[in-house]
Amino acid sequence: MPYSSNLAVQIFLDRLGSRTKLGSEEMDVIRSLPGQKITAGGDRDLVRPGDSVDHACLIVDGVVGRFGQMRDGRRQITAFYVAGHMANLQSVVFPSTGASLQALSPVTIIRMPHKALKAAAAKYPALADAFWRECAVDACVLAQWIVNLGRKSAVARMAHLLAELGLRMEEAGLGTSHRYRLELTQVHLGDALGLTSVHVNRVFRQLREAKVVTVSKRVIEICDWNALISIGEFDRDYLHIDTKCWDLPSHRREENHASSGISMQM
Amino acid sequence: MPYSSNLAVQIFLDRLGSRTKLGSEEMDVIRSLPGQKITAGGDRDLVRPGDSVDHACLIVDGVVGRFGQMRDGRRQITAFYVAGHMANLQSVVFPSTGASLQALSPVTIIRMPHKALKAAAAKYPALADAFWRECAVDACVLAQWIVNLGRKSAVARMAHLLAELGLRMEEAGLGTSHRYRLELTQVHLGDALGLTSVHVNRVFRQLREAKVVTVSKRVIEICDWNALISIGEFDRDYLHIDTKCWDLPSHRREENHASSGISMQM
DNA sequence: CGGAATGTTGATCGCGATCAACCGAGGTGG
DNA sequence: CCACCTCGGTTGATCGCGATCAACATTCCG
Repeated sequence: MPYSSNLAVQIFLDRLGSRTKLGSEEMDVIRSLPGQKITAGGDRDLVRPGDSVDHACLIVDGVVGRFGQMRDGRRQITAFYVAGHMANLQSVVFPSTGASLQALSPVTIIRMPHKALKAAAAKYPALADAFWRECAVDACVLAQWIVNLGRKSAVARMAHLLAELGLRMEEAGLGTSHRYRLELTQVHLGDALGLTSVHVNRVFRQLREAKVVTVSKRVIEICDWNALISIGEFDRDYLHIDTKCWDLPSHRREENHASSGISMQM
Repeated sequence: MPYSSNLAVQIFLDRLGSRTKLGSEEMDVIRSLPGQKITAGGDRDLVRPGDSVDHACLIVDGVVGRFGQMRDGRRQITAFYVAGHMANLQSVVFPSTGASLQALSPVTIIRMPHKALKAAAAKYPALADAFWRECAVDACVLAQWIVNLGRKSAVARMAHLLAELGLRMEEAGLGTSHRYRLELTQVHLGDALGLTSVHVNRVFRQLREAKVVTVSKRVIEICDWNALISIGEFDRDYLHIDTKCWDLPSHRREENHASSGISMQM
């Protein structure tokens, strides 16, 4: 497999390994997973709503969005995926997941057969754990998105998104959290933030005038990170970057519960 | 374990078994999982933000909410759990998940140690599959919630929620999808819908005047189900009730992709 | 060079927030 | 038993954020 693909696999492996203790044998299994490399132009469907798939998509380059769609054609992006992310790992256990995927910029992806991923998970329990855990992190991000959409103003949502994307781009080796190139239009951002593209534009203006963020030619530059995370009420914990899931001390809280009006019986 | 607990475990088992092929041995393992029964009053924290837990919560009775919280104290409910749901199954692989859980009505739950669930998953791959799949369904619901919050009007959101809760209550054996008792206040509903309780009230009025739904003393009665799902753009597929995940024909779509501008290479 | 996609700005509108008052049911204590 | 209080629900008046409509600028690309 060519260099860029190896890199994407390595980032994916790093993500898995940062949370789950993997042996060198297990890492080799991931590295030698079979896959078919595919390129697609922007705004091209990768998985259509209702499709049943037999492969998961590892992003090598570009941005992929997970969509929900309304009758009238309006869309809501529910997740962004960049290099090193497995966009629909959950499809391994759920081929008919309603989610649809679309390339938001020209993308390169590797389609990895469920069969191979399942076999890997079956043979190595640590990998099964890692995959499950990866899906759990995805769910955490979705839950945070719900909080943003339900309770935050337009600027706060934007600030939160820019901070999140910064950390993810950095993780993917595509810049730093303070400065990265984002191959998305304002329409795309609006679809993610639940806003119109017009308002996205006005929010950018606000952030620019507050000297928090500057944007030019798709390059996001965050001038005042502290202001950004304050505006967006951003707390990076939910991304679980480098949250180790082994050798954790188990925090028992029975005493607390007992003292807070919860009664127990066997 | 007393009858009500057995019932909840059975509903949980049905949920697992409806999607994953389980042998009788595996079912017995689930049925004999250890657990500590707990009751708690309404508006009582079960898992506080930042807590690290060593058990998952199976709901026996009442309604539990998963929360996100803002600095100023405003909250967003990201998920509802009723009888037969494992509220934080993902905590088995992710003890420090940022999610917090709260009893929204007086509840009874069973706390099942991660240790036992992990052991079951390790010994029976079908159970590992089933657990992972359960989390994937949860994520589907979260994604749908994002679409609702991002793109739908207040009435549409409410209609969608009432339809979803109807199906879930029916699944839990707590009424029918058209008529069920919902132990939530309008404040709770507002926290879930991203609305104020005042507006929740007005939305109920709208739905009542349109002769779609009537509410009295916490009992929801849906007079016109078709109108409800039309208003809410509700499509039950995303709940994956009875979506079998075995013996599925694999739908290959290479031809489609090739004809839609996606190029492949090995 | 010409046309389409994307970004920018202004004017106006409407949904849902906010503030405020009041009602009714339960629960509690005198 | 009733006075009082609290919590949840109901309704009205007003406000403001972000949608919508419209026009134009700019960039990208064939």
